[in-house]
Amino acid sequence: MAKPAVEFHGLAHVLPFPLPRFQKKNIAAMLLAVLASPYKTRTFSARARPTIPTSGLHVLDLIDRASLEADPTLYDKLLKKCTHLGKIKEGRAVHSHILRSKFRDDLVIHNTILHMYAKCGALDDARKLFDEISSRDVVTWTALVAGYSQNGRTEDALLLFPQMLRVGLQPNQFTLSSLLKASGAGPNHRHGQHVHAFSFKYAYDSNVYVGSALVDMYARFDLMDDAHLVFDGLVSKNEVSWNALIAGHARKGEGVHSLSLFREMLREEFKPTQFTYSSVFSACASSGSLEQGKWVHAHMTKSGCKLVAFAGNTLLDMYAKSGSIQDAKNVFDRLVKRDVVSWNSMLKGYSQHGLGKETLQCFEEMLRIGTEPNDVTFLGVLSACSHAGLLDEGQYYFELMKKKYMIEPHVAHYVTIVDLLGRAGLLDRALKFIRDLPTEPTAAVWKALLGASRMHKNVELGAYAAERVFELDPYDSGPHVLLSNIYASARRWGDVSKVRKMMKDSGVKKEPACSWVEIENTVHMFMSNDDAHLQRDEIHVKWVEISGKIKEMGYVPDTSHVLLFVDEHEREVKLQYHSEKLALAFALLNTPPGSTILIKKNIRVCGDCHSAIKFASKVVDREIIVRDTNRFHHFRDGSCSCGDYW
DNA sequence: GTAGGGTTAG
Repeated sequence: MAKPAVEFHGLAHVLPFPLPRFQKKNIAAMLLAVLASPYKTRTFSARARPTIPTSGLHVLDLIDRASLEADPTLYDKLLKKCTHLGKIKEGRAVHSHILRSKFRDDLVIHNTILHMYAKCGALDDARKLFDEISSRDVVTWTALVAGYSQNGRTEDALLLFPQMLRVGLQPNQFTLSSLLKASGAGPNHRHGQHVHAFSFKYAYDSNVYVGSALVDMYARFDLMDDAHLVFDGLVSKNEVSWNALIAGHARKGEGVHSLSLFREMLREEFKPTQFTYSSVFSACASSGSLEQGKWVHAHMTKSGCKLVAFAGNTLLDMYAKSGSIQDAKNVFDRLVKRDVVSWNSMLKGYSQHGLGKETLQCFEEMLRIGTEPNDVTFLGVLSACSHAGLLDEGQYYFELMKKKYMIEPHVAHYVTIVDLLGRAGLLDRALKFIRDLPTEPTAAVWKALLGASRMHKNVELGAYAAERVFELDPYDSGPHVLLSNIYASARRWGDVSKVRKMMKDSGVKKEPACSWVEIENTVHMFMSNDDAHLQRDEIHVKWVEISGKIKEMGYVPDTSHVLLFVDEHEREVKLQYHSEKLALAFALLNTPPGSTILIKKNIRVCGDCHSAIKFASKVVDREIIVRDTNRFHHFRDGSCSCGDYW
């Protein structure tokens, strides 16, 4: 049966076509249909033809011109649309329309407007509206708390809680989870515990949102026992609860723990999300569990999860950190959509592998495609120039960053420039650059100069830079060791002893050097002069064998890398048991011939080991990759990708 | 009408 239709005259004179016949009560439905289409430029078809281009605001305009009244459902839809699309200007227009309507005092509508402002990051508008609302309810307060919390205004969010309690309002599960998110970003866990107490009091601690936020909050303060306690007590868990816990362990670099939780999550038939994969990949990256990471990658592919930037960036980074720049590139190429972090991660990967040319090509491609670089982008680009000895390019990009992209450099950028000039041997220019800095140089800046002085054997400048570092950061063992290295290279043993005495007097301990290799899912760690390993005898025999072969090829132990004042023979013995050599011998014993060996180190590879491994790569005919604290060395056929420049 | 989990850099 055909519905009775009435001519709607109100719209007839404003529409550029003969008006279709609407049921009067269907006007709102028609307008909503308009709104349901993408916000602008789509056409609305009434009875198929003719069509008019329209938008949400156009609808309000039509309503005004037809002297109609919009209803709350329409306002609600419009505000949601603005919130979703982040259209703050349009949102303000809807707001002022509402103020002219008879719903100007409707609390629910006002809460929706407040939410719109808060979600779009227009926190001043949100606050202003909040202050104007006379009868605020818990939703009003919660919308503002959430706005502050989601936009990183932790203090403002937390400050609202006692005020809200003072006016006699009780927080609900929405308020509490927002407060917990803010607490997790706070200075300590006290706020979080306080909110936890309220959650318990009002019996919201078993709510899955509040519970997951509690797990996350405790995990962020490294209170993993509490996080597990809350997690285990959750009556109903979901993916988010699992992710909060897995991410907590991942942030601590506890790869094994993250992975076992991931497996448990699968056993309990929860579906991993992009969040889960992202955390697990980063956990694998920091613990060096490449094989495990590959397994998780395969799992993700098999489960039909698309490779988007969200988890893909972390996966890319995992491969780059694990030494496989090719796998990283494959992930990058297959990303469905790349964001600035994808590009930055790829740039950093190239840069750390010493692939200066590839870094710059990648950067140019990024600009060509129209991705706006940020400060992190330039850190990658500049450090690539520094590692590859691209002096002119580095200076060019530093200027480009400031002039064209208006990015204010921060200390990390200054450090790379000092590094760039210093490595290139322009120590005076590096010093002048530091003196001309607009801000006070930090310890890191002087450390870069110290490193360059070590590289170019400039004892005086090295000593000067070291003094500056000691003033700013007296307890870092690295600079002390670097300085004594400088003195040792110059065979100034008296000064070496002075540095050592200084370290002893001020209680600065040298970080014990260690190296590790992953073999068949197990990470094996070696300390220098390590004799605790089960295969120690075989390892030593292996190294003596290699050592003999490489000496025949011309390797001469460089004993200036030993800091002790002992005789030559003993110095050579000490060198033999540097952790990377032990790790290499172990890897050679336990991996198939021809396979690539990846060794990781907690400090920079020493000059002697670098030289020894170069020769060794030829003798054993293997690719050997060593990752130290800031870059990768790819040793193959007697040479290293860093070109002895690191 | 209001809510919780991820990544590069340092």
